[in-house]
Amino acid sequence: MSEKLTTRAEDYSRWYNELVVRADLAEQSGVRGCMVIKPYGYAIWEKMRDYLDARFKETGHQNAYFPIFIPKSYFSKEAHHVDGFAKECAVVTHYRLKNAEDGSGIVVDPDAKLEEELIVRPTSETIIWDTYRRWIQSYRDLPILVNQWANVVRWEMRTRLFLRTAEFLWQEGHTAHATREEAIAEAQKMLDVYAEFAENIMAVPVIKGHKTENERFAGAEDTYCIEAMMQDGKALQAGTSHFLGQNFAKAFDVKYADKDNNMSYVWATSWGVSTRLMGALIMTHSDDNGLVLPPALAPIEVVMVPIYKNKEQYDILCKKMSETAAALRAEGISVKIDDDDSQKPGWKFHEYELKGVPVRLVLGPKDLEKDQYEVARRDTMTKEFMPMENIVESVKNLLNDIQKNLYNKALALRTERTYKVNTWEEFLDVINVKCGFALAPWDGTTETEEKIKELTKATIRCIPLDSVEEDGVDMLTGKPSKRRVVFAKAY
RNA sequence: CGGGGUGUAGCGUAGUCCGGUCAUCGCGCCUGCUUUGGGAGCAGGAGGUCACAGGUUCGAAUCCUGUUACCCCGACCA
Repeated sequence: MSEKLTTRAEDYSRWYNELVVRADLAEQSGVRGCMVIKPYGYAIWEKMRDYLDARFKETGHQNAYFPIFIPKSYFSKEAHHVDGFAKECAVVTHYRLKNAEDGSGIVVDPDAKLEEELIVRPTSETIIWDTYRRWIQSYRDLPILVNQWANVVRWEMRTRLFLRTAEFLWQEGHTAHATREEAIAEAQKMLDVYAEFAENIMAVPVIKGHKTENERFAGAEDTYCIEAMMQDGKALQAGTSHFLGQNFAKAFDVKYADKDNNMSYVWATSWGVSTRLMGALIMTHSDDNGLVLPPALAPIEVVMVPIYKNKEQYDILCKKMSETAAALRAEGISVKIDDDDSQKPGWKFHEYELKGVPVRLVLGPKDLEKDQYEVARRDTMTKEFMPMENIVESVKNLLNDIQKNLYNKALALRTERTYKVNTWEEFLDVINVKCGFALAPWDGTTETEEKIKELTKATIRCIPLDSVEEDGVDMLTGKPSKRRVVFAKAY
């Protein structure tokens, strides 16, 4: 435990992996590509989930739950959808095991083959739209605004804790609407919910935009996304919201009768964020000393550590800290008093820094004499003394300040590493040398996009919603460009 | 899924080429005492199917085959 983390400068991806494990967030399981999310990591995910769930409900959605298994036939009804997901599906083919005849153990019973294979959901559009067909007859049944919290499975070639695992946790919203306009408005609204969550709660600045046709969700007419920049300058797609048009309604024959008794296909959206947000959180704020958590998501916002020479002091300090802790908790702040006698203060300081606890209050005999706490903040690694008298106000202000500071720091990094480029040379410099986002003109064709990806591994992260029309020329083809788009290497 | 690397106690490791008292060391863990303002010290102690499964051999951590997991590089992706 006394070993230091690999630093970001030494090896960014190794730093990430070590940090996830050492901070007790998650670890590798015995199952290929699947992780165990440990209690401390899960506590952060729960906080994310609780915030988002509340926002979904405020925006009129209800939770429901659909099966983990999808009959193969459902899955193939929407052509683009099956193309997009076929290569990464886990499939259930049998329903029984038996003892091997040669005594070598348990084997799949060949007699127990399913009539129709079941896909372990990689996403639930098909099973949900098959259900919606039965739920929707009239315009009075619309809109349907449903979300589910679930696990999904995508058989990825190469996995990384939180960023890309074969099984992951997420939420998927699936809504049905009478009109195109309403569905588009819904997709945009949920994108806003995601963006506000990312920025205000995670303290992660994001760019809202459209995906290009090429990067669009399989089966969508338009995909909106939020893109964040990690500390190494690479992009991470943090959430997506899809306008699905009538594709799934047509595939599953979901129609409604309007007021004049005309039958029309229903309009759809779907939107989701996953445990990948944990990866975004870690890679945005953490440093070489360990995790750095924004107070809004920290399972422990304040840790209190006593420093003492004997039992008598220990008792006095613990009593004092309990009073302060109670006052802080009354303000809704989560506090842990680490009164464990088996570890020394120095050990505890390192431990809570590794775990990203935003604020540490230290109380020793000297502080008690002066009626003060030593207050350390994780984001800047600085310490100061604060009078005990108004410690609750001071800590509240400090937590707010840390939350803002983390956002501002991340925004400053993104601003610093985002470059407007016009020529191919400038572009290569940004992508390969400076490692950042390139705001570049693009001729709007998939061919050019693919060519650039092939040459540089950079992809179009999004066409920002706030991009302005600007005549330019594509840096690769010289063809006319209408607006700048965001290029970057991505996770 | 292709190429390369790795797997020895909870973690990190030595030993693998050249088979034979080699299972080494550090951290952690347990007990006791002393400690406690930035990862404590001393003393004693516990802990291993050498990734897994076969094979070669009088004998395998070491050689051979297969499998599995992780890491790096590609292709795929939230």
